[in-house]
Amino acid sequence: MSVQERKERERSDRERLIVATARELAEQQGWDAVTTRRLAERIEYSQPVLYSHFRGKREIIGAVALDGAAEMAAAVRAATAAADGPRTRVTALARAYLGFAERNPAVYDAMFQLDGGLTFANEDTPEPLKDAFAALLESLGEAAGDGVHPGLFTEVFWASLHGLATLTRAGRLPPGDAERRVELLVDRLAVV
Amino acid sequence: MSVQERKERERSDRERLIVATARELAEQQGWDAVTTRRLAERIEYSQPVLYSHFRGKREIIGAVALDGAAEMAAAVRAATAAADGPRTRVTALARAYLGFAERNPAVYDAMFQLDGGLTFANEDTPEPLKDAFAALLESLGEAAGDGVHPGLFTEVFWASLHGLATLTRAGRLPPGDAERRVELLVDRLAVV
DNA sequence: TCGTTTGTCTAGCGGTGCTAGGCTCAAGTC
DNA sequence: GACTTGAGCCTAGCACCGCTAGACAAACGA
Repeated sequence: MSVQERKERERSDRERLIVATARELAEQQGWDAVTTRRLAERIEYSQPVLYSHFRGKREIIGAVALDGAAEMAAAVRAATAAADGPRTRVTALARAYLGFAERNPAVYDAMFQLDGGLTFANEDTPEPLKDAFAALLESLGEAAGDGVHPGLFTEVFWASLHGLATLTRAGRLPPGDAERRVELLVDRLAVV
Repeated sequence: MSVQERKERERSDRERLIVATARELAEQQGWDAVTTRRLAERIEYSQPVLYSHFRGKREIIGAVALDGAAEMAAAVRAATAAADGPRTRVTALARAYLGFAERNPAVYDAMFQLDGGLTFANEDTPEPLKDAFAALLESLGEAAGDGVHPGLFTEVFWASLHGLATLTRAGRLPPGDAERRVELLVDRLAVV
């Protein structure tokens, strides 16, 4: 009995190691550098071991995305909890979101740019993703304004943040004015 | 002399064929299916011919992106020209932008999601890209509101549209409420 | 007519994600 | 304690990728 427990523990340890290593490698050298060979070498196992934990590379990306979603939810909640007043809260949320995307570009890609095989916006969406959206909704709902559905407002606000995050990081927007863009967005979108 | 002209003409015909075929293949089966082998087979030349026109696959994606930018600029201008009044114009622009992204997902990816080796937001940005941004600016500038720089406003509005386009298409947002999200965005962001 | 240049192709390199099949060794049985 | 079994892991290899060296044929200019 205890032997089996130990094995299961070791197995889940190794699974966490795979995900953490994939994330680390992606942040260091980009997702293109995360090949199954390199990943296997870093965890000091052979390639096929990866496939005993995950169906394929896509599922590994998905696992990194779920980790990231939980982390982002926590970051957003921490930032908004420290703010007093709805307006300050929305600004703090926007900065926290964009800050997370900037500090963890590979994780952000795993969540929203790459195909991690995850389903979104329906009932079998994984819990961490639903919770990340909930974290946004908690602070943005109060800024939706009269007659506007909080969920819909959160979607629009989120999409705007996502657009800023991706376009800025891809060099599509001049990097200097980032803060002014955030202020303009919050000014206009949020009713507070 | 005329022989050389004919050769140059044939060469640029073939280059257009490559770009058009890449685009077609990408729209039909996604960019993953656009391999140099398949592309070469479709244009009925061998692989190395591609490399006599383009430095590599990335440059082909870039060429598709430039085509797409010109097309999008035209679509946006056509939609806004048909609208009377600033408010109607902004709505028409938003619908035209999102419509283009929805109808040409592969081209949209080439422009904003994939690496086409293009530079953005500086002086050596290719003309079609600058012009596409200019097309947005033409109609959005008047909706910036007092004291807000039209370029900055256009960037924010564009980013929001981009976020809606990508998240919707990737299944990150429920597809049903697309129109309501557009209305909310225009309502809040545009000062008209 | 004879080099020379230009254009294209075949073949292949090092890499990718993924998997079939065999080996090793620990656990369970007599 | 010897034997069988099966889980766990690895080696080797598949088909494909982007890209390129070098051979070859056709068209050109002298």
